[in-house]
Formats: sequence, structure tokens, C-alpha cells
Amino acid sequence: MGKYLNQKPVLVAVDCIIFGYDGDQLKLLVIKRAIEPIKDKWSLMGGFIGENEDLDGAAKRILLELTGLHDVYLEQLHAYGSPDRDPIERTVSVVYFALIDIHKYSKQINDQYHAEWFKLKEVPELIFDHNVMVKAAMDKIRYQAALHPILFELLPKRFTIPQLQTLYEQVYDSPIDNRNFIRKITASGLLIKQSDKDKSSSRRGAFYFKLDKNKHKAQFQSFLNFIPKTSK
Amino acid sequence: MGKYLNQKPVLVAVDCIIFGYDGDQLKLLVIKRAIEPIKDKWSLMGGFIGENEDLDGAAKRILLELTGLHDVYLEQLHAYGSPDRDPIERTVSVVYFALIDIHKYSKQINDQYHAEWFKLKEVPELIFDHNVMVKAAMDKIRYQAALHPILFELLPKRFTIPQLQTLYEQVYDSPIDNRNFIRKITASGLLIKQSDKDKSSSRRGAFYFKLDKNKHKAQFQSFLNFIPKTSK
DNA sequence: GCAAAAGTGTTTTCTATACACCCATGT
DNA sequence: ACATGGGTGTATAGAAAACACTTTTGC
Repeated sequence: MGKYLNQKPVLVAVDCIIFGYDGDQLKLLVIKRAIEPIKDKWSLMGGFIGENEDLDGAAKRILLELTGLHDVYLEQLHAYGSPDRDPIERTVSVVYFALIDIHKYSKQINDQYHAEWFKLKEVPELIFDHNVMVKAAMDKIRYQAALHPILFELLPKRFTIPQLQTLYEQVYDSPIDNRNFIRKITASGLLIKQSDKDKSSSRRGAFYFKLDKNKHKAQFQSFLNFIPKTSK
Repeated sequence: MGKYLNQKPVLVAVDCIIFGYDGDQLKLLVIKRAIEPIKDKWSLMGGFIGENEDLDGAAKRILLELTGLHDVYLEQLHAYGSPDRDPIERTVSVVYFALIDIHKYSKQINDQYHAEWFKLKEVPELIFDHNVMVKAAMDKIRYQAALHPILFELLPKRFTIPQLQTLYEQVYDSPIDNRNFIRKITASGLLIKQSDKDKSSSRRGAFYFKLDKNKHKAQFQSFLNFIPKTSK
């Protein structure tokens, strides 16, 4: 096999930005970096690509290692490659973001990483350019969520409309009119009303809904104009 | 300086997908690959990242080498990293797409690359996964152009509305109603009407317009819903 | 009975769409 | 005079936005 001559290879890492939502707060999962140097600083979960692994595969592996989860919504965000972004050694990082159901996440698996959930507005200083990456991920999520029903990936199988609305309000950091919200969400036909209620957050209780997965898939591309133009 | 141990570095390339528009046809610029092996096959213009170069910088350099152009619309598309995507040697490719004014492009500069413009529908077979990349770029351009005024980057300083409309029709591969198109485009306030006409494509002539650059910048984010829902 | 959250309709404005004819000019 | 492409207006339907009160129920 021929080789390209005189080219300097570099390390390629994949970093994962993992979002979760507990029904009230949008959160980010970060770890305490285990390897020297810069040990014990907060960091995104990442790793280097394996010899027989593609980028998506590496992202899935890294996500599985930290969360124990398969079949998660995962999307490539951007590649970062400043020569000095990682002071240890030149590393190009390909960044993914994941939206997970925080309830499926089990703490045991990740004890070795000292992982912790932070509210989005309280994310600590992270190593290297990781805070920039998180900001870019939020921008992309806002963009995507305005056009496609991706935020359902953050919810459990059964959820209430107030939970869903709060999620949208957190993502866009602005209040949404509740009547218009319900009208749009029901008009989308994506929700199936359940007969029982969640009584944990009010006396009256809020009906559970679940997602119509077929319609969700079918309408993924056409779920447009979801966010009110006047929001924020 | 410490190093990460036991990690295998790989080559990182940047490939550029270069689009142009001649007033009638949307086109792609590709080169005849100069280096063995797989010499003389059509390929995107690319190169490996330099030691002191970031990814955007590498993309700009590569674009400059081939087109002689600075200050071009350039956007990172995606990173590709299958272990066997380049059979010569493991290479992760970070792909950018560029939208250039084809009239600013001067043929001399790139004679050494045997560059050639192809109509988008007649792009030949390219090496590796380059055809997949081109398709992804077109998808992204359609997405972006529906929300943001990026297609102006393909036009010369002065252009006519029929040219602009044809461009949109090519990008979306579907006819657009001319009265509705003019209404929307003038409503956007982005165009400044000139007093003279382009007579090259009709006896009557079509007025030239130029872009209001300040408004273009200001409205970049809010230029929404440009493409008719019924197109195609 | 009251506090706290869930749920429900109507009106108005705006935007998108469909649609067909006259205009200007060079030959 | 005619062929060719450029340019113009209106009516209709659908979507978005603004807006406030009633319901339920545990305490």
C-alpha cells in the first residue's frame, strides 16, 4: 500500500456533548478528567478514534461507555482543529451532541469517570475549547428544534404537556404562550393522549402523552415553524 | 510537553466543495488528481492540514490555491472518517463548501490542477467518498438557503432578478412563481435597484440589482421561509 | 375555601399561494 | 408585426399571534 509522503499525522478525538432533561431543568453531563495532565478539571466525555472505527462509531462507543445507552440521538456538530487547542499534543476534535432521556441514565456505570450533571446555566469552566463547543451545540439545537421534533429525544416515553413546554422554554430561554403551544403541538399529530395523569407536580394532575413514533419519523423533515417568531 | 500514550495518529485532510453559478447553471469545480496513486481521476480539491494551521485556515488556503480568491463564503460541512475511505492511508477528511462568484475565478491559476467546472447534474464519478460529500453539501445548501440569504454569494456584484430566480430554481430543482418570487425578494429589502439593464438575455433587458450589504448582514439570521412550501 | 397548576376558544393580522396579462425592445 | 423574455396585481386560504378565564383537587 502506498503512503502519502511528508505528511504529519495528528491525533483525532471525538468529544460528546450530552444533554438531558429532568422534567424541569435542561442539563449537561460532564466528567472529571482522569488523565494527567490537567487532571481533575471538568471536561466533556471524549476519546481517540480506534484504528478500525469511524467517527460515528467512536461517538457511539464513547456515549455507551459513559451512559450505558445504545440507540441515542446523536449528531455530528463540528470539527475543531486549532493547532494549540489541546496543549498536550496536536489533536483535531470531532464533536457530537447527544440528547438522552436522563431517566435511562444509571449512575453506577460512570462512577469511574466522576460524571456530573450541571444545569445548563451553571456549567463550570471546562478544559480546552469545550465551553465553546457547548455553546455551539446549544445554538445548533435551537436551530434544529425550531424545524424538527428533536426535543422529544430528551423526554421519557410518557410525558406531560407542561413538561414539554417547559423544555421548549428552557431551550429558547423565553416564555411560550400555553394555548398556542398546545394548539401547535396537537395539530402536529405527534402526540397520543394517555388516560392517566401525572400528579407529581400539581393537585389536578396533567395527562400523560406519548410520541407517535411513526409520525415522528415521517414528519421529521416537515415539522417546521415550531417556535413562535416573537419568542424572546 | 506531555504526550498522550499509545494513541495512533492519522492524517487529517481538508476538502473543499466549490460551487459557482454562471447566470444559467449551477456548477461544481473539481480537479484531476495529480498524485499517485489514482492519478488522473476527478476529485475535490483538498490537502492536508499544516502544522500551524487550523481547519478553517487550511480550507481558505486550499481555496486560494485553486481559485486565487480570498474572502469567500466558506462553511464547514462535515467530517468523514471511515477507516477505509481513503485506501492509501487512513485519513480523516474535514469537508468545507464554498460559494464563489464564478466570474472572479481566473482559469490561469489552476491550470496546474486541471480544474474543470461541471454542471451539477453532470458531475462525474469522483474518488473515495467525494460524491457523497457533494450530495451532503447540496442538501445543506438547500437547507441553509431556505432560511438565510446565502445564494447571493454565488452572484456577481450586479445581477438581475431573472438570474436570481433561476439560481433558486436550480438549487431547489423546481419552478418558482415569478410574481411571488419578486414580491418576497423585494419585501426582504435586500436589493437595490440600479438604473441600467442587462440586455444580454432579452431584447427588453432586465434591471440590474445589487445587494444591500448592511441589510444582508443584519438580516442573515431572520431571512426565513424563503422557499415556497409547494416547490417540487 | 383557597392555592396552584392544567386546560380551553376566539379574534385579528399576516403571510403564502394561485393565477394571467401587458410591456419593451430588436429584428 | 412579431417573437422573446421582463415585469406587474388581486383575491383567497391558512397560519401565527394576542389575549383571560374556568377547572380540578389536595390541603
